[in-house]
Amino acid sequence: MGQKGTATRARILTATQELVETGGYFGAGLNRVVAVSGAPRGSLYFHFPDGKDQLVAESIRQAGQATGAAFEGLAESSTSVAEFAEGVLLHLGDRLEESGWHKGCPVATVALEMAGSSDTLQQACSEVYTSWTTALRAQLEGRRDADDLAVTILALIEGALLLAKAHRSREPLDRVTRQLATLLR
Amino acid sequence: MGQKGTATRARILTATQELVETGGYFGAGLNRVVAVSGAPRGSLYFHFPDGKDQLVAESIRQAGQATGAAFEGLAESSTSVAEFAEGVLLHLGDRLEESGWHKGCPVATVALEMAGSSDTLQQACSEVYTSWTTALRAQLEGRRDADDLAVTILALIEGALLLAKAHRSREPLDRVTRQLATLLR
DNA sequence: CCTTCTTAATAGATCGGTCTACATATTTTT
DNA sequence: AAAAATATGTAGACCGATCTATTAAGAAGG
Repeated sequence: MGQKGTATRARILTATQELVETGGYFGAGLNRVVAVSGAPRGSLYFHFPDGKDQLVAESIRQAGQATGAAFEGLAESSTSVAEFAEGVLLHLGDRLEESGWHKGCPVATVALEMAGSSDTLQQACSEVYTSWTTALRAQLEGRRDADDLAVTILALIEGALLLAKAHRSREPLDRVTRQLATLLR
Repeated sequence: MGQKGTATRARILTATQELVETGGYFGAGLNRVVAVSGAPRGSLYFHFPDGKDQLVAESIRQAGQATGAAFEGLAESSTSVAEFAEGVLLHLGDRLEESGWHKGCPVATVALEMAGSSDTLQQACSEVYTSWTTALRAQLEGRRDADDLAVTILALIEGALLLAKAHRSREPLDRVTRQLATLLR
């Protein structure tokens, strides 16, 4: 793959990621992807021959990896799991509010929309969530209920993010943050 | 409104609710609504003159009320908040699995899809979540952190349901159920 | 040269929404 | 009580826009 090809592919993926993040699977219409990325229509099917599902699946995986890396960084600068989780909620809250209540979890919307109907996308979503859970679990090493706790914290974050978007308010995030201490007591 | 009119209106709403529950806003295409409900296309805009947003908003409110009522019943037969929350998770898990991992929260998908772009739907989702939170809060009377806790429990349920759908597995629900005891210690 | 990649026209389906004609109740008038 | 007038609801063809996907031809770059 030449340099130009690689570049267009990346641009398409980034544009898709952006659109999926704010509008889910159906918010990322291919016309819009083409418009935002500046790539021509045909290139889309040259780089992603399996069509939209492949495109969205890859963009989700990429977003998952990026988010995972960001959390990794946050984890290193935290002295406890509670501090880390609070940092995550703070960061996600900032992002959500600054984007005008558009950008929540890059995976959740697609998961709810498509997990029931597309195996490709269900698998992609599942994998991203698993990787996040694993990363979280690693920080809970030594606790008896580490596995349960990791899933619970992730559920809490996802749920809080959903409620915040629904209410267009940080309140749910703040309330959940306060309760985190109890959970991790 | 005559009897027949009321009946068709109800059929349309039920069909929409069904479709929204499994496929979100975009899963409930008007063609499909018409097909499932058996109502003719014209009746749709007779009963819901403001179009799809009105239709979906009403169907969400109806689903919210129905779910709220179901939880009310579950609450009466529970001796503690923990027992109630566990019952809710169990019930939702059954529903999700029995529907082939289709029917999760009837509000969440639309909230994530549309809260950022449609005021009508954002408001409807927000109201349903508020009503559920209020109901939950009522069961926590006497606790210092009742407000925070009510939101946290709802977030936990919504998050667990999302993860369960993404993984097509009850595991997240089970893990969260186990951790609920800690949270409500 | 020849693979890699771009370009734009286009197909065919489906989308939400509108329209007019028609049927069925309900009320009003005589 | 019969007939006429009005309101209520049904029925489905139809509109332009948008959707994902395909195609054939040409440009760029190794």
